[in-house]
Amino acid sequence: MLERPVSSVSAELIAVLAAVTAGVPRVLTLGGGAVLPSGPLSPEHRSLQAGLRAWVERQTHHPLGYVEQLYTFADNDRNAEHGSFGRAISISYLGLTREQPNQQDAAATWQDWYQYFPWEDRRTQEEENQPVARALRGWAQTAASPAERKARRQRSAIAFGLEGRRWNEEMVLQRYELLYEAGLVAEAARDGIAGPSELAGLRLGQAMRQDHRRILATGIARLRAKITYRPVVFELMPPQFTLLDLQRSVEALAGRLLHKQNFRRLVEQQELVEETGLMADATGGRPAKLFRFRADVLQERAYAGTKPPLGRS
Amino acid sequence: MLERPVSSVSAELIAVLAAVTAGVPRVLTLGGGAVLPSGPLSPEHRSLQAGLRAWVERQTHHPLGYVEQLYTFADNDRNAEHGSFGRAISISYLGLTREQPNQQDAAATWQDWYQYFPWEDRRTQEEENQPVARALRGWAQTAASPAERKARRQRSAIAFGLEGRRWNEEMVLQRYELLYEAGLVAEAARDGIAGPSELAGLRLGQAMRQDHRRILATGIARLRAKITYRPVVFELMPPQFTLLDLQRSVEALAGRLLHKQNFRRLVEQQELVEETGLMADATGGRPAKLFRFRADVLQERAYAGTKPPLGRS
DNA sequence: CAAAGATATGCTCAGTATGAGTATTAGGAG
DNA sequence: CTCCTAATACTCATACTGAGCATATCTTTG
Repeated sequence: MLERPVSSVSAELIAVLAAVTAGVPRVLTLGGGAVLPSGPLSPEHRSLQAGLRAWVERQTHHPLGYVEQLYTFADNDRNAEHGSFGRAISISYLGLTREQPNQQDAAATWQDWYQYFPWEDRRTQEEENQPVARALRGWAQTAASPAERKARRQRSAIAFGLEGRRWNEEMVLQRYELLYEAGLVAEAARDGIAGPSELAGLRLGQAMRQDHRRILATGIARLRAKITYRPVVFELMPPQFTLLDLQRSVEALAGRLLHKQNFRRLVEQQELVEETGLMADATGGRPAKLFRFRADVLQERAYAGTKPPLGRS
Repeated sequence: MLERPVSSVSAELIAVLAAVTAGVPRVLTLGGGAVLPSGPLSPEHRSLQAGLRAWVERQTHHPLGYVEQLYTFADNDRNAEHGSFGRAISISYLGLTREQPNQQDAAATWQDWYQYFPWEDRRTQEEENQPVARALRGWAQTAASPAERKARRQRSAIAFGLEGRRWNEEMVLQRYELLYEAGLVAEAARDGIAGPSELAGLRLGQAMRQDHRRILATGIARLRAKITYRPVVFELMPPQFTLLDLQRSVEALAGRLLHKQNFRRLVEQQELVEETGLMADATGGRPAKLFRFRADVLQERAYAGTKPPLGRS
């Protein structure tokens, strides 16, 4: 148990750093939007998180606030860029911040994350995405056996809310994986996975290098799940905001619109925010009160970890 | 970005393998209960999961069913057993199974997991755990500043549901971390963290080597969270069972008792199970119907990943 | 200045989930 | 036949959710 051979691997830290600016959810990238900030774990890093912070701050000059671990990948067929010295492990993190005005580093750019996942933004049209649905049907048709055809149709329907099912906004990763498997995203072609020939030209969303788009999908999925049961939005908000600002940010993350009155009821009954006494300079209608997050609640909830932030009082 | 020095580390795979037998939640261990199954990731493993399966099956001869990744740790001060060759990374997984009758390997033993976390089992007494509460108060008293005293009291209260707060069964990791910090578990003493001197003899629960107990706490916390929003219990159940069997298993995991009538209402309205037509051989009262899980629902929910398993229909 | 347009904010209502309790049924043990 | 135990069936109050109506307070426009 204790004495055993140790084979060495290389470990890489990858950050999905998210912000919401003017109702647009954005992710910090390098290489013109092709890769996420990342770098190898090295001995001088005191911890995984410390290493991540060092890399992000070095590569992007952007400070890191709230951070949580996402997932650890070993490279697989999709991503065989390692040499013969061994295997590469990627430890990914999700970070939440606000965009800083003083972006000194032009190499680091914020990108609307829906440019990578256009099918994930249903704020403008709620209905089912026709091109994607059609492409998935085409993929299902090309299956070898009837059983496999049925399985593909069912998976498509569950993931994309087709055939009368509800759209589940947290299934970001499943949807991306399905499109990859169906050969409908550029990474699939790159990795030698062909889609249905009649759809060979289809390249849904903007591609990223290696499997960074998959990691981004994992981050979005985690964030969407988390905002429903933990007050994490506040990491993304300025010190003061109107309730509509807050709602727009949540909607941007969730990719769908919310009922305004119910949203404010929810926020207020949870006692997450308090009035600042100031009003927003009106942008069109009745001026809105400015709110801030209540420090004490945040502190407790930050520590409480998982449980009852929404839900019973 | 692409050309960079790679420092190598060693990567270890660790399994928290859980089962519930006769209302007792158990974890598969080696070394007489002192360590979790684990082994280094090696080049022949096709993936992290494949490596984990290989190690567990080699060390324990127990097949692995459902598996999900838990967390990745880099070793820190707590656990400085690595040599000078570099850093060690531990990638932990949670697995769910049923205990196999044919245990060929005596080195692998199933342990009641509450022997490591006695304070987590509140099925017999709901009230607050007096010795622990007293010890934590003692720890809070020894803080240097009044502010720190208050912070310690508050954290204790939140984590352990003291001072009229609700017990949150998902905060397993926070509770363990708090006891560690307070010097109330053996690992703390081993790592040179002293608790309040008047409680120097207190060693809550059975210790494990390295930080395996912390990993176990992470696994229990994840499982407790998961059963509330995903039907994962079925991985732990035999093919047929009564509703009370099912309830006892959930209670075992959650560490608290549930209202029987409401539990069956919940299970039935979710349409998770169906009658087999058979009856259990009564053990005391009216005989109970035997149920099985519905295959179709399980298949869909398995794929659905996170979302609406309990909750609205 | 009055009306129109745009939000903010307040309130109602039905459907449903949840926690807790009462009542009835069907076996075994004595 | 009666008691004991557990299974199963209902009831009820409360809380949360989704949806919509109504009113208030600004700005813009004629």
